[in-house]
Order: sequence, then structure tokens, then C-alpha cells
Amino acid sequence: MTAKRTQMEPKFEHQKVEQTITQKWEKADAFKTVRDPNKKPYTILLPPPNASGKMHTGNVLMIAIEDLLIRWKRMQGYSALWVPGTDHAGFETQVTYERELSKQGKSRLDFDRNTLYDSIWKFVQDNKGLIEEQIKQMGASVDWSRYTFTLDPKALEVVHNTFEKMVNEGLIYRDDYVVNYCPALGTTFADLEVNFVERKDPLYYIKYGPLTVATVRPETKLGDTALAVNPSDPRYQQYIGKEIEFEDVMGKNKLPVIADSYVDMEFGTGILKVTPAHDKNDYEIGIRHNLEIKSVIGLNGRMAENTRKYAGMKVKQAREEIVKDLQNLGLIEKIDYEYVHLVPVSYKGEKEIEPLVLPNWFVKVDSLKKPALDAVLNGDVKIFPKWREITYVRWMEEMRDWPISRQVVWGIRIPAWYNVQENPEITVTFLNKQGKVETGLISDLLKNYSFEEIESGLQNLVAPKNAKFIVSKNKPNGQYLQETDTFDTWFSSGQWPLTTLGYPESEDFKYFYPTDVLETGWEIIRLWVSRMIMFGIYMTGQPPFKNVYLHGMVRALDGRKMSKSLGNIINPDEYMEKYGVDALRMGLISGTANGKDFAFPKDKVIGYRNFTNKIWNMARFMLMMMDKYEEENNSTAIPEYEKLNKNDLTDEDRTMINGLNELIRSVDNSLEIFRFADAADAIYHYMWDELAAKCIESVKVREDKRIALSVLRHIFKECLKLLHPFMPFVTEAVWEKVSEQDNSLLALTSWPKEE
RNA sequence: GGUCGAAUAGCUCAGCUGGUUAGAGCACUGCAUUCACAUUGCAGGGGUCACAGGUUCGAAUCCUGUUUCGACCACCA
Repeated sequence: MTAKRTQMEPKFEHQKVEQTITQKWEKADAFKTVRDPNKKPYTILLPPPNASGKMHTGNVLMIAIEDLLIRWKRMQGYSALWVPGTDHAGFETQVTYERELSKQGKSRLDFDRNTLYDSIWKFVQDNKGLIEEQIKQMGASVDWSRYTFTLDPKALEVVHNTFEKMVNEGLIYRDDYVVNYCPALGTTFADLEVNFVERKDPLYYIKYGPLTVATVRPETKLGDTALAVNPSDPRYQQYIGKEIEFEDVMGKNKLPVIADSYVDMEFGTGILKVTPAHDKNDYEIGIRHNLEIKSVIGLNGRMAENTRKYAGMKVKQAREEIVKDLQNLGLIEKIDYEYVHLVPVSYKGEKEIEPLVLPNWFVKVDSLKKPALDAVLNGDVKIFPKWREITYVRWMEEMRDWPISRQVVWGIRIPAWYNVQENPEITVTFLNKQGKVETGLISDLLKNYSFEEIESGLQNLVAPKNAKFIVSKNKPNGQYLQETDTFDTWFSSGQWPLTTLGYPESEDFKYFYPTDVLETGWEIIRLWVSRMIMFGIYMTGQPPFKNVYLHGMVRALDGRKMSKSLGNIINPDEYMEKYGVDALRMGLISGTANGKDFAFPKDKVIGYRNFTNKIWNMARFMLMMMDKYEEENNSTAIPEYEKLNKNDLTDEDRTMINGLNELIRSVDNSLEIFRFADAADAIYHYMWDELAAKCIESVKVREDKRIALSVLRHIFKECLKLLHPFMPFVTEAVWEKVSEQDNSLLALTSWPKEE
């Protein structure tokens, strides 16, 4: 024992310790959670990071906070369960994979759907080890036996069942919809996933007979089905309700002039060309005025057949040609080359969005959103920090029907099946046996190809909005093709609490649902949090969690958002290597108190690295003093604090003990209301300013070393417990030295109580 | 355009319902090293709490307005 004590190195070597402690926890299977009927459950589900991605600073903060809560509750005696998982990350992963493909000179269009899916599956399997390793490296006390991937069979099962229930209850419908389609990436994006970038484009003033219209997109004029003016615009009163005739690039043309208050009199000439098929606002005007929806741009980003001489051209090329033709016809009044406007792009990749009309799958949200809103308003779900609640409330109040279909392969395929005989209007694209792409109506293609050949080479299909379908997990008997669209990832991750806990039958679900805290970044409160609450209530009658804690975004050292283009991304690995996991976790946790965004607190990380070393040396010194005492006193051991006669304590001792009691109280109070930084700060200052600076210093000169050391050891051990959820490695490592019990794990000891 | 938030020491941030000389970490200055830790100890400097009004016995804290930043949402073709 004596020999072991003095072996402590003078420096805390975080890398070595992190490894051995991780192994120790693993070996003891310390974080496998048992459903103990005598304990209360406490549950957190890890928001699943991208399976083929790597850890970023935000993930580190997320794990630090969740691990803190879970370790705290575990020590308090709860059946504390933290379920880890990873996300298939839909189109994001597909885009990454396609980048790999293009290095080999290939693209997704060279494969049929199933082959492509299988190879992305393999790609993800090959890459997902990294993020799992990083979660372990962080010291996350998750229960790996319950690890879930968003495409696990049990996830598909839950998502299919939910979908089926919704279809049966009339909550799912198909409709045409102007979608944010990205021809380059081959899929649609939700409004939330669209960003706008500023760009300078020519603004063309084009003559429509007696009227002139300003537009940056002359090529869409081929899809115009009306001109619109503001009903109170005095300039154009005589045209409202009339039809005007005019010269156009494809010959004589005529359009009705309608009045709609959407039109801004100030912009351009105050006249709007209405193109319902290629603009969201125009689409709505079209619905209001019962206009024809004329589509002139296809899914491939090229002009459609009905544009005759422009058919097959890319949009930009068609724009140039049309401008040229208009100029030749003298139909361009002027061009404003200085016009700056905002162009929609997808939120990843910056590729341009082309609004198109496509049949889509929708969720009717009217009956779902009310209970989800009420759950927050009446406090069943509490949001921290409180001021973020308004974001949620506004969103739920204004929520519109939710388009859930995406045209990516990498995702959960919608389990709807179309009978090809009953739906001759389905447009199918497939690779035939020779590897050539064929597109056409299924009824035509079946004249030249067998159903089996089409089925096995299927790339995608577009079914009309009124197509007949049946919902089934497995292929029905007969000639059925499955919908090729996949679910929006938020449709499936919105059911994460159900999936991870094995809804509806499993014991886990019965014991752990609803969970206690959903901890995540505020930027996905709409995308994710709202959907989980909706699905949770819809399927189980109960919201999936009681509290939502939203952490702030970690900004770069320059205080700006981290981004590749600014080159200011902080790689957490470097900090873990240099200062240790504990220091990084503690630094991030105390970087912000209340969920606000904050700049990466580099100085705090360094400060807490110093703190780890301080703790290490406090232990080292205490053990040295104990060794010395025992040597001098014929191996008389220092008595347990519990066995001391409390009358022997000095005033100093009592002051320290009082301070400890206060500390325990304030740590608990702060953690209850998610004030992590306050708790961290309190422990730091008690340990450094009181325990190290006063208590240890006084032990050096105390006569009654027996009592003094016993008190010191007691307080030190209690402090290690308090600190453990924040800095698990150094505390566990020091515990190993000071606990004097074999195989005792600090992670599994009881949380301190006030005396 | 709508909404939310922020402005406190050189830097990054605390300061919860208004109450003694405004705090922390890092940075800075001076001193200390055979006594666990220089990733240390001791001592110290540094703030008209964005600005202007108001409420109050009392305001960094509450109210109003102004300025400047940040983010989110919606977008004018």
C-alpha cells in the first residue's frame, strides 16, 4: 500500500490515464443499465451524430453535458440510461458517397437503385467506426448494448408502423407541390433546408404587348399562365380581367391579366408574370385564380419537351437563347445589370434550387400540432433556457403540412406499392440489361420489357398524385413497384425515442419512456424537437421527454460561426490531445451558462488543464503525508472520517465541512436547473481556494495529523465525487489511488449528501 | 420585412427575482523555488457595466428610446 502510494507521477498524464480508465470502465461493464424496479429511471437519448462523419466541437459539448447529467443521476441512485446511436444522415451521406464515385469516374446514374443503396450501406459500415471511437474517447458513459443505428431493422419497423397508422387514419396524402428541387443533387429540400445567397443578375424588362414585366428568369416565361397586377394599382386598371395578345419567342401568345394583392407595385413595373409551376408564390396565386400549371423545366434541370426549340437545353443556356431571341424581336425594353437579389440554394453544397411541381407525400399536421404545442405551453415539456420557448411556440402555431418525401436513395424507402396495371401513368426510369437508361410511362415500357427487367433495373419512378397504392412492409403478390422516394430523415429521426426504446412492446419502453432530458442544439428545435413531440404524443399519448435543454452554438475563436469557407473550424481532437478530454469538456461546459452561443473558450480549457494537474498533485501530496504519518506511527492507519469522534474536530475542520455542505447543495441546485457552469465554477473554487489553499496548507502544520488527515481525505473524496460528472477521467484515476478499496469505481459510488 | 438575443477588465465570459468597496479564467506587473504541483505560491494593476432619459432611498440589474453586433424566420418577380 505504502509503495503504491508514492508511485504517483508528479504530472497528470491525461493520455495514458484516459486509456486505462476507459478500459477499466469497459471491463467492469459499468454503464450497462439494468431496469431496477426499486430505482427510478433517468433517461437521455444521444442525438445521433452522422454515422460516417466525425466529431465536431458541438458534439463534444453535447456529450459533455449529457454525460454530466447521466453520471450525476447514476451516482444519485437512478437507473440512469444513456442510449447511443448514429444517424444515416440521408442525402448528406449520399452526397459524400457520390463524391467518392466521381473520383472513380462514375455517378449515381450508373447504378440501379438497389445496387446504389447497397454500396452506400457498405461505405457507411466502413466509416462508422470513427465516430463510435470518438464517443468512447470522450468518456461518454453510454450503454453500448443498446446502440442503435437509424437504419436498424427495429427503426424500419417503427417507421413503417407509424406510416401505416397515419395512412389508415387519413393523415397522409399525396399532392402536387412546388418543391425546392436541386437538379444537381437530385432531390428536394424542405423550406427549412434552403438558404439564400446574394447574387447580381441582369433584370430583364420584357414587353408583353402593351405591358412590360421585369424578371431575372426570362426562360420561365414559357410557363407563364397569367400576368398579375396589384388590384389598387391605378396604372393598370383597364387591363384587369382582360386578355392581352402579344408577340413572343414561340409566336403569337395571349395571357389573362389578373389582380392579386401579392403583387408589389413598387417593384419593377408593378406587373408580375405568373409561372405557377416554377415559383412558390406564383403557385399560390395560380391556386387562388384557378390558373393552369404549366411545367417547362424537368427534373434533370433541362427545358421540357413542350418548349420545342429550347427543349433539352439547360436552364441557363435556355435563358441566354431566349434573351437573344427576345432581343431580335425587339421585345426587351431594357436590362438592369446591377440588380442584386437572393438566390435559393440547398443548405449544404450551395447548389442552386429549381422550384418544380412534383407529386409529394404529405403529413397533415392540423391534428398533430395542437397537442404538441399544448405539451409545451402547459409545462409537460419544459424548455431550457426559457426564452427559446418562443421559437417552438411560433413554429407550432404556424406549421403547415409537412412534405415528407425525398428523392434520395439513401434513406428509408416509403413502403407504398403501385400496381403497374392499375397505374399506367407512372413514369419510370430504369437501367435495362444492356445498362442503358430507359425512361417512359410504365404502360409503354412494358410493351418492350418484362416487368422483372424493369423492376431489377429500377432507378426511380414518379407516380401521379392520384395513383393507387397499398402500404406494405413486404412486396405484395403481383406486379407491384415500390415507391422510390425515401422519407425525410426527420420523419424517421422524429421517432428516435420510440425506436431506441423498442416501442411498443419492449420492457425498456415501458420502464424508460418518457425520457427525462432531450439535450441538443437550438438550431434543430423545429426540424427535430417538434417532430419528436408530435410523433411521441401521436403514437403513445405522451411526449417523449420532460425537459429540453438547448445548448448554445460553439463559435470559432474569432467569435464567428465556424465554416469551411472562413477556415476557422476548430478540431476538438487537437485540444483533447494537448490538454485532455477532461479539460476540454470542463472548458466547454463552463464556457456558457445559459444556452447562449459562445466563442470557443480556449483559455478556460487551459485553465482546467491546470486544474486536472492540481487535483492530481493534491492527491499525491495527501498520500505522501499519510505515508509519512503511518511510518512515524508504526503503521497506524488514518481512521475513517465516519469513525471519528466529531468532538475532536477543530473549528477549521468544521468550517471546511460546512463549506462542503454548501458546495453539495449549490451543485445540486445548479444542476437541477441546468446551470452547469455555476456548478463547475463552485467546485473549482472550493477545491482550489479552500481545499488546496487552506485545508491542505493547514494540515502541514497541524499537531493532530490523525484527525486532520482523516478530515482532509474525507473532503477530498467527496469533492472527487462532485467533480466526477464533469471531469470523469482525472477523478476516476485519482479515486483509484485514494479510495483504498479494490475495484471501487468512482462512477458507481453514491453521490454526496449534506451532513 | 418579422422575431429573439447580446453590448460588463486587454481577451472569453459570469453577475438568477434591483441592496455593502462589480466577479472568474486567461493575459499583464512584482516577488518567491532544496518544503505535492511553475500546468505552482504570494502580492498587485486594470472596468464612468454601449449611449441618453426615466422609475426608486438605492440600477450593471427594471422601463423607454438610440446606436452597434449576432442569430433565426420570411422573402420583391
